[in-house]
Amino acid sequence: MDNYAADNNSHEFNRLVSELTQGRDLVQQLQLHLNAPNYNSSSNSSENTREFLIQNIQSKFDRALSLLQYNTTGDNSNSLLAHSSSPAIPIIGMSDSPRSSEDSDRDRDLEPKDHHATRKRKSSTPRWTKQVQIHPGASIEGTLDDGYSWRKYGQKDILGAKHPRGYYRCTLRHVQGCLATKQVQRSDADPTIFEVTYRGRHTCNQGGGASVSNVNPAPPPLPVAIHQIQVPNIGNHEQYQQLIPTPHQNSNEILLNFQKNLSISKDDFNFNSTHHDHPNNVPYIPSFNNYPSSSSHDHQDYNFLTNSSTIPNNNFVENFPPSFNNMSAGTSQQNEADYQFNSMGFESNFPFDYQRFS
DNA sequence: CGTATTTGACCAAA
DNA sequence: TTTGGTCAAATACG
Repeated sequence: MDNYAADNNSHEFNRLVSELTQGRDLVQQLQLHLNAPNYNSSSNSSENTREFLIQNIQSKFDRALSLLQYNTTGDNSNSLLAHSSSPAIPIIGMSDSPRSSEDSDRDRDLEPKDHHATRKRKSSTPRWTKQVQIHPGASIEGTLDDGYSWRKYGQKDILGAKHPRGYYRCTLRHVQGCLATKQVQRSDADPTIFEVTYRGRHTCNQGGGASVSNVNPAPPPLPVAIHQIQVPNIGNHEQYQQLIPTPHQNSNEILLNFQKNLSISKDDFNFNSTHHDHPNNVPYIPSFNNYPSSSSHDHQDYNFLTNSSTIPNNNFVENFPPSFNNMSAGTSQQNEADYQFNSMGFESNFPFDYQRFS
């Protein structure tokens, strides 16, 4: 038995090393691309290449993390993950059971009182929070639009909070079994801040469109400024929070972590100089920016964002306005197209589902 | 008419 | 028992 376990562990270890090695190689490739003279020229081909590389890097690390988490049998307190030197990056790992947490909710209906099998631990689902600040008169739809389509399934008054908390799930949950959810709660102290807590990652194909042909290369215009602020830790040990103030720094940090760990020269990744070129628009990072990729809906989304630049302010003081989340994907027709995306070479579950605003 | 939201009820974790 | 999270019927919406 022990021999088998040892073999199994070494096999896992080899896989881990393999994933990390491939990730390192991909980083080097990315480095070459970033050093290329036409880096700033934003040609579509090189941009796509970079996206491709980054997504593959993400995938490699995701699998590596998955392996680590698997081996620690869910005990994060002792795992390598818990001691990871990059707490800023939300750790998104596949739990050993693909349908471990919320999924049992539906089973409960089928098995009314048989609760012996439901030993779910909600806290095992990766969670991370970001704060989104809106500007008065700005579109909340646009502000809280993170590129995924969500469907509201509940709202709850929270003890000690002035504002109710909204519960959202991925619109493709029942179509593709995507278990990603998010909670949106308005801050007590600052009503212009919404705290968005994401739970679970998207396994749907919504967000993978960066390398897909029909993706709209232009992000929807953002009339508002958004900050991602580090949230004071509420004390939930299982909760990961995004510390990254901007998307660009987000990707930068990841790459810089790469360079630290892989001893790649720092100058190779120094593209900070482009950061100040966006006085009005939030920088757009295609590789992490997972927009809904269904072509037939994109323009609808963007029109929605641009047309409804304002909403009545008192409309969202207590209740979020109807459809302040983007609901463009809505129908199930999107699904067929998404399955086509699935056949592209990419994993359907992207490693870091950094929720992007658009 | 189909889909999304609302909202009270239900359930499980704390 | 309390509270947060989810379900699902009713309702709203386009």
